[in-house]
Amino acid sequence: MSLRFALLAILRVGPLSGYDLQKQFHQSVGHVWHAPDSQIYPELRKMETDGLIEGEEQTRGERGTRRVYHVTDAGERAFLEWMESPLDYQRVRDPAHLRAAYLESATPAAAREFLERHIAHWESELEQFDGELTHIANLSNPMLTRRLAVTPDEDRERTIEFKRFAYEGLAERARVEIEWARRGLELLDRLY
Amino acid sequence: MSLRFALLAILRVGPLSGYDLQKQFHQSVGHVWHAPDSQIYPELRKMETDGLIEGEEQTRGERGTRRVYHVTDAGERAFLEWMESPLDYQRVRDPAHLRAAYLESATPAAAREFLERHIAHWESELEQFDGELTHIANLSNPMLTRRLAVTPDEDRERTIEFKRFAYEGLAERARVEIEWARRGLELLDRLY
DNA sequence: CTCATCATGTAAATTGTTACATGATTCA
DNA sequence: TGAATCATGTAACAATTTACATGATGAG
Repeated sequence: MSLRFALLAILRVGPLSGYDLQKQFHQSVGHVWHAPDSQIYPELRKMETDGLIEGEEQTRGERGTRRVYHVTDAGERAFLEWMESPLDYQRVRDPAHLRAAYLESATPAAAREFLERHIAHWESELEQFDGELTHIANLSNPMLTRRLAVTPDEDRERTIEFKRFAYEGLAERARVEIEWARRGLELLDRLY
Repeated sequence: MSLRFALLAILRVGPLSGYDLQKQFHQSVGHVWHAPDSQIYPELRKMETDGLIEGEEQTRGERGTRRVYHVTDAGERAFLEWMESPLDYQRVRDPAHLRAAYLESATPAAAREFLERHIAHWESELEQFDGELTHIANLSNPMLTRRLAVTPDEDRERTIEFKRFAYEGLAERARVEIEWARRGLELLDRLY
């Protein structure tokens, strides 16, 4: 259900074609809400039938077309309402901690590999988050600058600070996962 | 896909009826892999047709029945294979950080409430994890003691330590979420 | 005899994943 | 002219959520 709000968050900055949206998506909100193209295009169509966005068919070259979407008033309202509404927390479903709890059933080699992969996974996430934080600090994030361009002066600091806040939370989470898995490796050394 | 391995993890300790399993589940693995009863019962049936477990119909009182499941050799192998296999990380889908990134679009009151709820949510999770850690330390967790009863001596320490390790990771994650949201509240104070 | 808890689901809808499919345009 | 990238999906399946449904047993 959050997918549409993730999409609205991007579209609210300005009209975009499905393709451009999808690209912006993967570089920005996609960090907190992944969705493949095959989910984005149909969702845009559904949002259109629900009246949250409107699409305009544009020609491109001789025969090509693309559909450029913009947020309607109803879409804007829906987004703001979502921002005011209590967030529903979905229940935990954490394969890594599930496996960690039963690591005595794995061979030491598999246990070690699991932890090393965990570290690698979160290091790569951390790299992305830190990259985003740099872009935010430099105002070199394209979505953020586009957003700031349409933001009243008194909201600019807030816009930047909340984005930084969100990514700092993600980066810290990544660091904690890495430290945890490192402790796991030490534990392995002790136990075998 | 991890659900069946979460269920296997419990059943491997010893035979259980669907109902007992479901109860044990919510008190143990359920902390890392939530599933409602309406998913557990059908999944058990599917696991049975896949040959991972076998169920025996037992009478209960006059007319009542219950189905007691145990893990087959194939189920045991499947679990161990899963433990050896690389874990596939599903992509992030994090509504809280998604919302945090756009908090400038919420009213200050809603932003504050969002963060306070976030703290409350993770404090309650933390309480559960800390409770589990106490049970692990005291060996007063029923699933763990049942498991230890069927565990060879040389594996007992590992069994305990990995369980502790898993729950410490969860607890730390909860603490990080709480600290993050607290910083968010301070940020709100600064910005408005 | 009534209430908690034992016991087991079905049905419908939504969401998400994976794999495949197709054609246009632009730039080197 | 061939590769990159623009552009938009469909189809099939798997997983998850939500809501509903039903009856038995045991303890007080």
